[in-house]
Amino acid sequence: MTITEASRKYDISADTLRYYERIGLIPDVPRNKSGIRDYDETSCQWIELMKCMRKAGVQIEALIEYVALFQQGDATNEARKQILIEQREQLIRRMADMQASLERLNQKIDRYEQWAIPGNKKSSCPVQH
Amino acid sequence: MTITEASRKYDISADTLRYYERIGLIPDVPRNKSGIRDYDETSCQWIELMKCMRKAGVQIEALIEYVALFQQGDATNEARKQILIEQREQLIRRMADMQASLERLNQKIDRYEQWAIPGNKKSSCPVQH
DNA sequence: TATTGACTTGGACCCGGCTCCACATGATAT
DNA sequence: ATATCATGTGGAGCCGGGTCCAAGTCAATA
Repeated sequence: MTITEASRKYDISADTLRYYERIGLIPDVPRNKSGIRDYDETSCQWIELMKCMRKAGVQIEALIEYVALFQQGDATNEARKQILIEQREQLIRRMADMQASLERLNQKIDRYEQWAIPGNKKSSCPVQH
Repeated sequence: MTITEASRKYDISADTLRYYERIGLIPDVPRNKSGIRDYDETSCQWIELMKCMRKAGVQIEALIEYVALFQQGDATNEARKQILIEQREQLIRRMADMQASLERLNQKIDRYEQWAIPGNKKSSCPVQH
C-alpha cells in the first residue's frame, strides 16, 4: 500500500504519516527497491492504533517511548505495561474533568431554556455567566 | 483580591490570568485607583468557570465569543445557548473517542498481565504492539 | 527520449495556548 | 529620600503537534 492509499484509508495526511514515522510514533515502514514506502499489515495496525490514541489525546511522547520499547523485544514488556497504565490514568482523569465540564454545560443550557419560556424571564431564572 | 491571591486561589499563574483577560476569556477585572486589578466575586466566578472549561479542553475561541455575547445582554441569550450546545456536542464526541481509547488500553494491559503469568509466555498470549 | 506525476527528504513555517521578559509605575518600609 | 516590591504593559519566545515547501528521484507513458 502506498502512502497515498494509507492516507486515504486512515484519513491521515501523507505528511502526517511521514511525520509519525520520522518521530518514531510508528516503526519504520518497509520500502520497495526504489525507496517508496509500502505499508503492510503491521504498519497499518500501528497507524490505526496511533490514530485511536492520538484522537483521544494520549501524549505523543509516551507513545513514542512505547514503540521504542516494543522494538527492543520481550524484555521491555513490563515497562511498556507501565506506560499504558500511566496513560490510562491520565485518560481517566481527563474524562472526569470533561464530565464535570459537561455537567456545567448541561446546567447552563437548562437555565437558558428556562429563560426562554415566556413569563419566566426575570422571575425564577437569573441567567448568570 | 489581588492577582497574586487570585492566582493562588485558582492555581492559575498571574501571567495566565492577565492573558485570559487580554484575550477576553474573562471580562475586564475591576481596578483600584492605581490601576491594580482587584478581583471581585464576579471575576472569580468567571475564572472558576473558565478554569473548568479549559481543563476539559473546551476551545478558547468559543468561550471568548460566549463572554463577548454575555456582555451584550439578554438579546444574545439564544446565541449563547447555541454556543454551549455546540461545545457540549464536541465534548461528548471527544469523550467517546477517549472511551474507545480507554478500552483499547485496558485490553492491552490485560494482555501484558496474561503474559506475565509464568507458563503463559508464548502459548496463549501473543502480545502484539 | 521527454514529460508527467507520485514519491522522497530536510527543514521552515504555522497555530493554539500559554510563559517569559524588559521596562515602567506606584505603594510601602528603612 | 531611597530602596524594595508587587503590579502593570506590550511583545517576544516556547512547546506540542502537525503542515507546507523546494529540490531531487524514479516509473510509466506519449
